[in-house]
Amino acid sequence: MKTAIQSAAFQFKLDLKSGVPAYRQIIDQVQAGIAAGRLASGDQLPTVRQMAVDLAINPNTVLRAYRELEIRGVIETEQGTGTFISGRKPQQSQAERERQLNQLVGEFAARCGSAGLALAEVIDRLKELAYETSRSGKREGR
Amino acid sequence: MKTAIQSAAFQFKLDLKSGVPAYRQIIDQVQAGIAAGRLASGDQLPTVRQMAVDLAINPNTVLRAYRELEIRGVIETEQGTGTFISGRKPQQSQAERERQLNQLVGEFAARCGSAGLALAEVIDRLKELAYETSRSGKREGR
Amino acid sequence: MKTAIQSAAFQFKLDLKSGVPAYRQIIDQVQAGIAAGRLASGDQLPTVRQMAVDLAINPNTVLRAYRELEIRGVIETEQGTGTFISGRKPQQSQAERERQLNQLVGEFAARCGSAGLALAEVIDRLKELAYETSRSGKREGR
Amino acid sequence: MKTAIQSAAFQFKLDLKSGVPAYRQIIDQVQAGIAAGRLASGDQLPTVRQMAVDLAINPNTVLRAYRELEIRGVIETEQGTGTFISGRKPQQSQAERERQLNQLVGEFAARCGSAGLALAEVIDRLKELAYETSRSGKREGR
DNA sequence: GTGGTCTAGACCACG
DNA sequence: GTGGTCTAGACCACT
Repeated sequence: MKTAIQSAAFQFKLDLKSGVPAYRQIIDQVQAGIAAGRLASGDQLPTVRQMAVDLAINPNTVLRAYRELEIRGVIETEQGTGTFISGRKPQQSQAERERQLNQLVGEFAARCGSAGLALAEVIDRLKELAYETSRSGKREGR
Repeated sequence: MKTAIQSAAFQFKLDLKSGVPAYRQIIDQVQAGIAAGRLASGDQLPTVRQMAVDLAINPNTVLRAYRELEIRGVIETEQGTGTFISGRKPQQSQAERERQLNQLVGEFAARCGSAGLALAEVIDRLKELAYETSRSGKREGR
Repeated sequence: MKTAIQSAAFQFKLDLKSGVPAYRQIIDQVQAGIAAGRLASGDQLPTVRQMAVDLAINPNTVLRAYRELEIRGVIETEQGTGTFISGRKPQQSQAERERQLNQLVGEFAARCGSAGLALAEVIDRLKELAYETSRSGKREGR
Repeated sequence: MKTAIQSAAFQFKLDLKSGVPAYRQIIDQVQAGIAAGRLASGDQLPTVRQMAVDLAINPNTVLRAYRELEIRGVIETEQGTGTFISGRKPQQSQAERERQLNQLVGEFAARCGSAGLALAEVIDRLKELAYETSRSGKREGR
């Protein structure tokens, strides 16, 4: 038996004026949700049609985002059932992880700097992203 | 006192995989540079051809960015001389700034997610960085 | 200066009655071409529009195949220029390679058997695939 | 001499990622089994429910395959008893066989390509396999 | 009802 | 001219 949509707490939003393709914004938000812990292995994503309605875009655009996430192994799709966060955890060496973290953070800080954004405000925004809805209910294992 | 070519210190960078059009990234960086005080009235921008070489893109793309900036009154072009930051304070709109912040943060969070990094640890690392930077007390040239 | 289409020797074909999606047949044929050595790093693929005309399908279908190949790192796409076989060579350990070869071949043989196909005829077909056009001109390095 | 349930030895397998619809794969395997002599007139096929469980698919999908086979006269269904290979020799058409060969070989070549294996070495390995098999001189039960 | 494939066609970004 | 994004809508495969 399936329970109601657990990911109801997760809200997708589009900024159509940003120049960033809609499908890419969806991909980013799913991956950001995973990083923030708001989406975890087994969680169901909104159906293609539902998200299309929510975001007022064409279902094909949602489909495309989901397909790309599936190719990358981020989500899994079950015909006629729905779309779920995949169980895969890459699990790399601690050293490698550390290296990657520094690489990402360093590059990001540089970019913020060149955009005239203070790290302080950027960190605040990230915190919001991370903790905003982190206390929402989750589906276990699957 | 400012010299004519001081903006040589200003480095443009593109992320071609971000989904943000190249011309848009150039516009953003010019405006951010002005907002941050790294570009001021009268500073010369790289020539179209130079920037095209630097960024490994087509000169037409640079041209388009410059044209749009000129329309907005941010820069001024002098035939046979070069392109310069205009006298007007363009005052990058708050909305524009907000857009850019969300864009940067969202994309960054997505990368963290796909790298299997939790936002929590990333934020910690950023805080360290911010603290270190603030203790050194000034911005280094770049 | 670009020379004529080097991959002219490579012929794509679709079997629309097979039940296998067109986009997947394209993907398969590109990958098979690489395995057969008929497509090598740097070779240009037909343009999206050209292949669409050749195969009498919609350009979007070709686009989709190319996009998926790009996500997988098999090809690289240059805006306004064309689509090329990527330079990446996975390069794994010899032991791993051997294991994988046996795995693939074993599974394939089993499937042929259960389809009532003799290995002899299957091998013949594979040889045709492999040597058919292997003496066609190639573009160097890129 | 044939017993009623001898087809228990016949194993069906699905490749859900191949893009070939599940029902089609079942049809193909039944017809191939007949062509190969592993399924003969009067042999009983697994019940719809049993096959659905074995292949982890929906019973409706099996049903659809059986229905189509029955329409073609390949099998016969007896209410309350089971499903059996019909008396008629369906004679899988040459075209049909050709299609399946191309399908299998093409897909296999694609996998080899994406695994970075050259067809040449794969063919060698297959030849070895074929030789070994032919020396043992008979097909082992399976 | 859920996801998957495909088409036809508009408009954008880039060379 | 090249590839890229998106829409609207038809039809298929599967639960």
